Amino acid sequence: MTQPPIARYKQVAADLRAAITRGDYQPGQRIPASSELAERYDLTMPSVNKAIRLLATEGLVDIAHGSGTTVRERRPVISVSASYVTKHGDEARAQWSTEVNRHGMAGSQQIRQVDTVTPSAEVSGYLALDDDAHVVVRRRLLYADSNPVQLADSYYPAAIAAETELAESGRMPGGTVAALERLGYVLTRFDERVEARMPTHEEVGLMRLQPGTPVLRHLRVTYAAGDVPVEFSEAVMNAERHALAYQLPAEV
Amino acid sequence: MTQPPIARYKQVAADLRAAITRGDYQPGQRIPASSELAERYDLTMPSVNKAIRLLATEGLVDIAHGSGTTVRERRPVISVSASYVTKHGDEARAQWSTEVNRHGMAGSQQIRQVDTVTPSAEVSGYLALDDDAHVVVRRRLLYADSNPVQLADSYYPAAIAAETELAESGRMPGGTVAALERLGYVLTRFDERVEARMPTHEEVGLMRLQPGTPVLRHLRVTYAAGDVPVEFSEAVMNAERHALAYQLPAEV
DNA sequence: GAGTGGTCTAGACCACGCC
DNA sequence: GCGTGGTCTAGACCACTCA
Repeated sequence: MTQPPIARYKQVAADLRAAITRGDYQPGQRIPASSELAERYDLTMPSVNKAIRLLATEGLVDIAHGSGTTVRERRPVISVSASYVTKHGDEARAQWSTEVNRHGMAGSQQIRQVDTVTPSAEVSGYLALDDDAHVVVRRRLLYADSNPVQLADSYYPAAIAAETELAESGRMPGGTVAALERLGYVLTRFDERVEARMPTHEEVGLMRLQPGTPVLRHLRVTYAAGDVPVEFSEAVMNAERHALAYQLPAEV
Repeated sequence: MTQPPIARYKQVAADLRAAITRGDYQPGQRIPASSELAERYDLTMPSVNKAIRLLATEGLVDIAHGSGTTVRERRPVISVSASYVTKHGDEARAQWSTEVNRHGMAGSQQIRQVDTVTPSAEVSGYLALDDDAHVVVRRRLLYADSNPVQLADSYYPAAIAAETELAESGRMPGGTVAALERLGYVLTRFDERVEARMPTHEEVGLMRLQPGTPVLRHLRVTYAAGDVPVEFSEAVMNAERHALAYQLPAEV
């Protein structure tokens, strides 16, 4: 109730945050209208708005223009597992539809781009390419039940993928891992890296991300016999809909 | 330049975002003062402020009250690797100071709590405990060069850890993994899970997180011979300062 | 159409950081 | 002290949603 030390809209935000955390407002339930909150706290609407927007950027509420503001619901999480470590059958490989089916949803994908391009420095570095080398890029948008939830881009050295099915804009039976094996590459190891960040403006649009939703960024370099990098892939996922799972043996 | 269709402050945000992405304003560099932007775009300061706050929640800029607003710099990233998979010597285990040193920083930790408590349902579930079982919890705050960057909480079934060094509030020589082995447990596998989300208000305070900074959440269940869960750990990390690395053999 | 959130102004005053 | 961002009001008008 201090006046200047702490902004009043922050007090309102704190009150609402506590109420939500306490469970006074359940997920999916509406919080009071801004006009009502304005009256209750003796503030003007723009100030109350500020409080509510703050909670939205914290991922606590969803603001829907003409309808009200609701406590954000935890949507089903797709647990993507590094299954290629333990199993090896074709159907055990990390296939999008398989992963999504396991969670009772329908997986689908839209191939956004298949092209031969000059790689960025990052891609070039991960694939250990010469400066003048080109890559085949495959960009996909993955859906769970008609919701776009993941951007998956894969890169292959042109020396490996040009003129192969990897450079064609069709689906890959068995996934790209199978395609690489059909080309005679024996995969030996995967180097993975997981990061998180706020989405770019473009990613917000493509995956229809709400404010206050971060993305998981999953990078992977696939090596074939002789320690040759044959694929670099980057997946950017709606972090509210994804988790990554690893089963690691303690071993040796 | 359309008036009502797109909010003017969003236009300003878009302009600045493009300028930053283009590199017109370099990381660490100041963007024009709100007063100047207000004049340039013929808007009032509160509106310009809204644009700048939007960029802050996107993680693009840092707002410093009395000084200006600067383009956010990428801080050094601590790459935490699941090294226990491939190596096994004591010094190869995932030790905080070792990880941080590798990136040219000094690692330290503050032990926040060591206690025997009734576990949450989540912890109880991961450790496969009975309803009335207790756990020893160890809560730490990890620092990189005096910056608090990670919260690391570990839980052990009281049946395993009570009356042992794990229940004492001192440091563990060789880490808790070594402590478990000293207790006679042979570790067999790790189940890990990686998620990302916006930080709670408490986490913002403890790790001094800027607006627009998500956290990585890393969960791990450690199993000993007989598939007995002996440790559950939860690490919440400043996502701007961390990446998780995995080296996975293709195998079998 | 009633109700909800969104945007904006004009002007005021406050608070922080740095020189 | 100057310049920077922060907060707030009073009032206005707009835009979206749902009945």
